[in-house]
Amino acid sequence: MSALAEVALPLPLFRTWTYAVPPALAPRLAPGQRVVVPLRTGTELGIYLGPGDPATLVGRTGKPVVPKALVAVPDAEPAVTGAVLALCRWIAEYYVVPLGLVLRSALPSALTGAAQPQPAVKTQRVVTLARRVESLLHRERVFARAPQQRALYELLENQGGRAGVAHLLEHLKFSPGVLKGLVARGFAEVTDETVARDPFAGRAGQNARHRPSPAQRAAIERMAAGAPGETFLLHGVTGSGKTLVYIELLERVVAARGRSAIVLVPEIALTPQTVDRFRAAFGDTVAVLHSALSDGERYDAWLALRRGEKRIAVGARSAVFAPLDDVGAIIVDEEHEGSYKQGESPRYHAREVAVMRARAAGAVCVLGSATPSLESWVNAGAGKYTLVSLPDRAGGARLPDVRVVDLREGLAAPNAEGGARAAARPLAPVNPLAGVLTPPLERALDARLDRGEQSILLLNRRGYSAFVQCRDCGDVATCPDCSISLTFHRAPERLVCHYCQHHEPVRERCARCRGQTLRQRGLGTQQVERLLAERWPAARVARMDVDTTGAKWAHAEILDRVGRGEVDVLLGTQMIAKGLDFPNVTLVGVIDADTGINLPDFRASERCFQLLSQVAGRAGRGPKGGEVLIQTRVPTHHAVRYALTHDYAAFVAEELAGRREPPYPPTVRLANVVVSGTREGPVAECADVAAAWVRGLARRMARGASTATAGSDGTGVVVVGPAPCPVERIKQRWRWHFLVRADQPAALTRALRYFAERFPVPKRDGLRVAIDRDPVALL
DNA sequence: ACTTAAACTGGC
DNA sequence: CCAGTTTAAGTT
Repeated sequence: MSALAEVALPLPLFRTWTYAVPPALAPRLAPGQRVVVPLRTGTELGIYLGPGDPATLVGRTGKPVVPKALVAVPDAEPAVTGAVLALCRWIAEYYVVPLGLVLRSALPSALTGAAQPQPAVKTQRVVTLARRVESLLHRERVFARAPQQRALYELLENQGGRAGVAHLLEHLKFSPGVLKGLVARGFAEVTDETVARDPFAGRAGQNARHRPSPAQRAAIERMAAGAPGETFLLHGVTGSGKTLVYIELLERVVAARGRSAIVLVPEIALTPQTVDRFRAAFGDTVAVLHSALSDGERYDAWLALRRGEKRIAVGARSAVFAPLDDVGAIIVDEEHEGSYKQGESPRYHAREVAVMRARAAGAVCVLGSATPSLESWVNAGAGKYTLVSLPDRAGGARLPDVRVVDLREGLAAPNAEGGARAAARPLAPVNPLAGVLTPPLERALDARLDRGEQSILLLNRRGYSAFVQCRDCGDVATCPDCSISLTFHRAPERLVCHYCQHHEPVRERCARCRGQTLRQRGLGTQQVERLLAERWPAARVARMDVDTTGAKWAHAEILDRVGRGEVDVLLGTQMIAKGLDFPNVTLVGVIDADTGINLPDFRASERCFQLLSQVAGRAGRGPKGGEVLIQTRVPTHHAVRYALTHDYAAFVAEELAGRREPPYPPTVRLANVVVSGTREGPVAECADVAAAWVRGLARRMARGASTATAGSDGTGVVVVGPAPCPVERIKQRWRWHFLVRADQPAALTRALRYFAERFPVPKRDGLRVAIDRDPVALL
């Protein structure tokens, strides 16, 4: 009888496989090693977990299964080290994902056999602007007869003067003739460029290292003296110098003691400034892991970390799997950011994984934010994390003055909607430009342009669902059972809750104040940009949102232009709210805070407060000070009110109270179960059956718990829904969802695991069920 | 996920 | 009645 091996395979199945170990391979096997195994007719790459259990070698009908033999052990060393393997096991268990899939995502694709062959040098045809037409008037003349050329010209300008030809033609649908015309007239040039695979390679690190302030020093000392596995919540207001604290801490914990470290940043393309500072401080020992690396480069970086040649990994969420020994510190910058949660399976939250890894490694973990997530705040309050605060801005700078512009006032202003027409129809669609540039914001912008200072204008996420808001009191219709905004539906015309499917007729008069109600939806950055251009033809406006570019690195370029003072007004969506540090920005304007507040999501207020606080933090970082204007119809909403006073604690207190009844995280644990498929009927039906199945399971668990253990483990599992997802259809698939909540995390784990392993998903109409535990957004 | 075998559909 | 298509079962 030869030895057996337990192997995890990258299949969507909650089980492992048992293979026979040929004697020749036995001495080379260690847990975490890659193994080549026979599967069906071919072979598959798996991860060796440990000795196999002969009891698993039984078929469904009870007849014995003869194990096949391992084919090869390709590496001398395990690809997955013990620490990462343990981490993957925890993720598989907690997030209810097959271990093999977790392991696959923890390794560079070069090691999973999924690597795409790539040419050594990639070239791309690129258009660059050759001649600028600065003033709008001049532009009108030059492009009078060529609107498409003008559109292309302006797009190029927005992209920092350059863009890929392929992207322009294929995605943005410009005709080749337009491009040719622009080139012929000398405004643009087309060149062949080698594609920069590593946008960070050429960036110079800024070496200006400041001296820590007393508050910073105290924070550093406290965390450097942290117990092994201690997690700190570093709550520092915007501009308080958290990055310097991270760097000094790594200096102590890592560089001085020869240990290694992981630094997680939300989205590396949007935080080039932060990454630059780590590179400047630690130079060659830093490996920057980012999405623009080729498979080969990513593997090189991985190897350098695995061999110990680099000791600090900086990157987005997957950097939490960095193959480092002796990790002494893990830093999660902007820990409240939703992008730490992976959207696809395995749906892990990198912040939580970081805490687990640090704990297991005996490392210090630092979660940093000006606006911590409610989860982390509550954990700090419960003593699980240690709270460390930086209450003041570094260098004596003051937080900016924040003022509200009440959109309910000044309805007669030029840009407000036409009152008479709107009054005639009870549910008038809002003029898309209404209230974009109120007189106070217009005056403030005007003053900045006069003085040569810079401004940032934030346009909240484009509303993808309409809601109904009172024009007078700002009240929005919400679901009585779920306390989230109801979504406006046409045909039949009614208001629907996207958690529980509660629905009611559209109110023409506000339930609270009898005022007139209006349908609301977000507006796009292009419209606002046009408005700005009309009002200030000479102003240099840069637009930044997901639509502006196919290449995400164009963002860094736009930001560089802002830094060089080549932009007067930066207009964009939430991505402009993150860690930017531009001293000459003295005005931040939020065009409409309400769209964010009223998304049908229980975290809408929290995200809105975070966004307002973060974007406000972009103002007044230099000696000139700064001012923030927030336009809203609900100035008394806690997300707005406490952003005005920079009062995080007060916001959290009120928001937490609201999460108790009906209960939402962090009061309870939550999972979102999404059923999707190609036809709507079967999707809805499957969601119904699945939700009922989990309800039945919850009942059985409650009974079992009360009789057997008398503990509370099985109690409190509640199912809400199903209902259509707020975004009903994505990529031609219909989507329904239901929520599962529980008081105890273990009860939720049990229920979800049982469901994932046993619920029979009908295999028709492309039906799929996805479980998202600790969802960051229910969209 | 992917492969294979069994169970249906529809044109004639 | 058979080919093409959908659904169910199984991977060690």
